[in-house]
Amino acid sequence: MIEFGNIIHNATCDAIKTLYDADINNDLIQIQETRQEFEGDFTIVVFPFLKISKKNPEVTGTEIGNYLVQNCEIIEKFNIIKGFLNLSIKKEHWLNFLNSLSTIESFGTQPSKSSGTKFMVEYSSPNTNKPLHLGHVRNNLLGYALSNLLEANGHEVIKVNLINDRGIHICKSMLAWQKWGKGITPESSGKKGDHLVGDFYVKFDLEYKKQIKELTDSGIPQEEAEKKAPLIIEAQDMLLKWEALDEEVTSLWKMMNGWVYSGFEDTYKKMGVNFDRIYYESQTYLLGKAIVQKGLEKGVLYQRPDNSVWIDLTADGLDEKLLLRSDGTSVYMTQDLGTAAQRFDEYHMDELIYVVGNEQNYHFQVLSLVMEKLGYDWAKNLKHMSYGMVELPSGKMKSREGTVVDADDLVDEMVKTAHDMSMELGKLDEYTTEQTKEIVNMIGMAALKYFILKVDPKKNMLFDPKESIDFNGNTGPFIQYSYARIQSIFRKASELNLNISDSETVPSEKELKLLKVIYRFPSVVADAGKNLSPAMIANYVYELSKEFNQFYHECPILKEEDQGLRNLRLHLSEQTGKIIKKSMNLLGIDVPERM
RNA sequence: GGUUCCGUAGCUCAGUUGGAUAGAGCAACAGCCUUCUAAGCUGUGGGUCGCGCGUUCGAAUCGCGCCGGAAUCACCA
Repeated sequence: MIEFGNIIHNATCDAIKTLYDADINNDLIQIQETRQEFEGDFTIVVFPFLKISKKNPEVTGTEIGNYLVQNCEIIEKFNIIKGFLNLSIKKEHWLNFLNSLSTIESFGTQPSKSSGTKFMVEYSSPNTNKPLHLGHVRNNLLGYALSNLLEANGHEVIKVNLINDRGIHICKSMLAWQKWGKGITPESSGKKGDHLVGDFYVKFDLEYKKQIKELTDSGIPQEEAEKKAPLIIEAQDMLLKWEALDEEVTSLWKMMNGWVYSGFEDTYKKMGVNFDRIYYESQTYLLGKAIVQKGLEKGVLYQRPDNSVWIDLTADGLDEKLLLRSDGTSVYMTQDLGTAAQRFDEYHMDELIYVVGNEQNYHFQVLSLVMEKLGYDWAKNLKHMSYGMVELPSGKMKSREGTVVDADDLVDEMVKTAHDMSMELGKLDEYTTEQTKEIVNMIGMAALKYFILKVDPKKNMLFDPKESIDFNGNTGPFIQYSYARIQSIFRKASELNLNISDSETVPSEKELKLLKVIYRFPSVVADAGKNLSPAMIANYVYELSKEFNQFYHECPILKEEDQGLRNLRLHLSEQTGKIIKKSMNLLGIDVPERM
């Protein structure tokens, strides 16, 4: 791998040593790509050297520039504007770079598990009482893309899902089914299991609200009515039976959860995400109590007169936090303490990343602080990848108000729109229904995935269904289109019996512009991995695609008569295609060979 | 009230160890299909980077203080 940046960096060190007899701090040497409007390829900022050279920026720049031209093999010439030393790399070295790409099997990414670092990424983590919605979509896409990104940086990654399969919420669905839906199954109703169970959850809520209203109408205060409604009492009763392993409740629970799982499985498959291991809360919710016990013995935690257990975090600017209820049962935090400890014991990973919405920022802040106070040395390796809410033009999504966007509906609608759009443009005329289906599916999913992944995770984002379906501009389909065009060129080239070989023709400015974007790929992957930001990849691949489209319009490829130039352009297109595909795959997005 | 996060063009968003004249897309307007895929390309207009002060040769980026918005601070998960 040719790295101009490193070469220039080292040469600059030598220059300063020779010219000013000074050893320079590494981070004082700033090398960046030269901006479009100036001549040159890389730019050294000379301001930081002025204290050493004791000369003005122009003189200092000139001295360093002269040194580099004489002593650094790859540099052809330089110019100085203000305090910026712009260096031009000899064209033949750019050519070498391009030629080297075909022999590097994994340009931009690190070989699998080469870093020796192991990550566990927990994402998705749904409840089993209702289908997945738009918020889960952002979670799933981020979690999956993040895992790919870590792998591309050479880390080992274990993807896990913690399914919240127990609790009062699922009892509500179960109860509603018992009362108003006995006998109805996904098969009999033709409904996806998770949707069916979700319907009963909604039904419960509806009837529950009716009961509350009846009670408040008869003069009972709202708060009391919410607790005394017969339905909620029955649901709580059912939860107790579940915890007592009541046979009837357990088998109902197993059946209905089974429906939900097959529904989820379906949605995950459509979204193209997967897991290496699935945890069920019903099997982990008792974990953590032993840890709390130990914490009590150590004096890190304390017990109140009513027997509830707490930790005082006020010294760290947080509050007091409950870890065990007065009746001895555990809370969410307790479980998370237990599961984290269990996972580190079992997998010995270096980091555990939770992909969870930003409404739980406080929870994870507390989690790692508690772990630290309890003396676990891996506490600092618990990371929370926090993402913002997805808002709709009409406001926030609220399941109660029916303003949620269902994940399955959304996927179907994106694919349908892709289909309509493609037909209208006459893009699919020559394909079989099977091929059409496959292509249209890829396009619809790309539109959805890219729309969500291009936004910085930590920001709240606005999801406008209309705009998300737009396939022009900065969208997934546009990037796919660029790729499909490249493939089209190759099909034509092979019909013409044109083989791509190493290039010998010196690239002009137009080819160089594209080549420079390609050059950046490895550093983008590394930065994105460091910052846990799939969005950095998304924005890069858009830039590359856009650059290619301009190139495509400005530079004839197959029609170019000069054989060397034609080969160079083909070669460039080939590498561009590879990187687009690789980038999109990191995001979990497929690219079609034609569209 | 405490803590955390956000504020960049009419709208949606990039801009990451502080660097040159802050960039895209959408929307608007004007062009380009006998030419490798027009889901494309070119051009025009559009900005007090929330506000102020500070650090610096240099600030959208760092610090402090305001203003505006979001989340959270449960014996819920």
